[in-house]
Amino acid sequence: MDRRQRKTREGILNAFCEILSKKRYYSITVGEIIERANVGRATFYAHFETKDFLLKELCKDLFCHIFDGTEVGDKMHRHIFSCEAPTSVFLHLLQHLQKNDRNILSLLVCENNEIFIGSFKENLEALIKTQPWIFAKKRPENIPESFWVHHAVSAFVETIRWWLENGKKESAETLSEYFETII
Amino acid sequence: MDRRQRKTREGILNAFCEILSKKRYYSITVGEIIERANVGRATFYAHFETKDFLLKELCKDLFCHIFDGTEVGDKMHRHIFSCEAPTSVFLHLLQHLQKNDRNILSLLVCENNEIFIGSFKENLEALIKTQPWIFAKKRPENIPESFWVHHAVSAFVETIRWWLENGKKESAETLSEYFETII
DNA sequence: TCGTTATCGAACAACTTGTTCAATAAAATT
DNA sequence: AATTTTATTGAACAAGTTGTTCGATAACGA
Repeated sequence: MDRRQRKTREGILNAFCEILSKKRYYSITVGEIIERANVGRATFYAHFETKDFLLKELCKDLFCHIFDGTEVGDKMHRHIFSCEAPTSVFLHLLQHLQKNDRNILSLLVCENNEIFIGSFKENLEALIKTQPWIFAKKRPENIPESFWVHHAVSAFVETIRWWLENGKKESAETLSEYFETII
Repeated sequence: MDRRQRKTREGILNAFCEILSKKRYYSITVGEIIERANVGRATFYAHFETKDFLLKELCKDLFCHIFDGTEVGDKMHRHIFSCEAPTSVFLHLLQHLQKNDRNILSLLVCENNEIFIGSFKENLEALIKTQPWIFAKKRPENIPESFWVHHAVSAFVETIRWWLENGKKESAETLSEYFETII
């Protein structure tokens, strides 16, 4: 990929993130993005089909770092499990989200961001399906698998959302306990 | 209120509901609404400040029927409790939602409808706060009240959403059981 | 150095929003 | 029934947005 292309792409993504931390997704215009990124209008559309595609690309960038795995020997080694053994997956994921420089967490609380939340849920659901024991340990037998996955993922997202809406008063550990209690 | 006003208002709300059952909220334009409702552009804006306000009014109309109470003697008598004793509040609410003519349920599954979901949660949270025993019976002591309320409401909404996304295969009773199991 | 390719910027059509205003029709008042 | 009041209409409007086009320019890679 051309250096110019990389520069432009990064510039747009960064500008987008900065604006995203201050404004709701739906009120952001392409005009604002290209102004902050200092790129021409035609250039933006040469990189991203629409604003929605821009957000999708951003999600891909963000989550592939956290969720994606690398082939190690004969088995999949997911980054999410490559650190020290986590006491709980929730805590581990939350810490990853906190570490990230770009304001991921603010995206989660943003009222109407079905693209981001959809992407997050997709990744989390995929994770649960390949590593069923994470949340499924306590799954009751009388409810279907897909319902349980949906519930676990939703509860995860909503726990963080509650935390953000209430001013992030609790520590990640406390929040993790809450999550483990209700799940 | 003038009969003309009522007619116009109802016409707009109905047209809005019809379109809402076929398209995503954010892709609907005022032009479409007034065309289907057969009212002038100026008339629309005489009734509703913006499209968002229109949706808020719709939510008010929908939920006040289900959630609002009437003063009976010295105590509040909420419509939600005026029918035969419900086996579970979830089941009861779901049946109310199903009964409704306007496509309320499709609004719930619509990806990015924070106004509707916000309104729904608001009402449900208010209900839980005045009738804490509904969901709070099993609330663990180590988690805060507000977290529990948030969780219960979210689980409620997400249960219905899962159901809608999976083609409404389960009966309301079965779904209610699922909900009671996870909560 | 030279061909390739990305970016620029300006202009463009199509669409959306929310407002204005005079003309008209329907309601309320007397 | 006549008159006043009020709602609706339709058209036009400015301002903003989206996504496209195109020739000129600059940066890249070989």
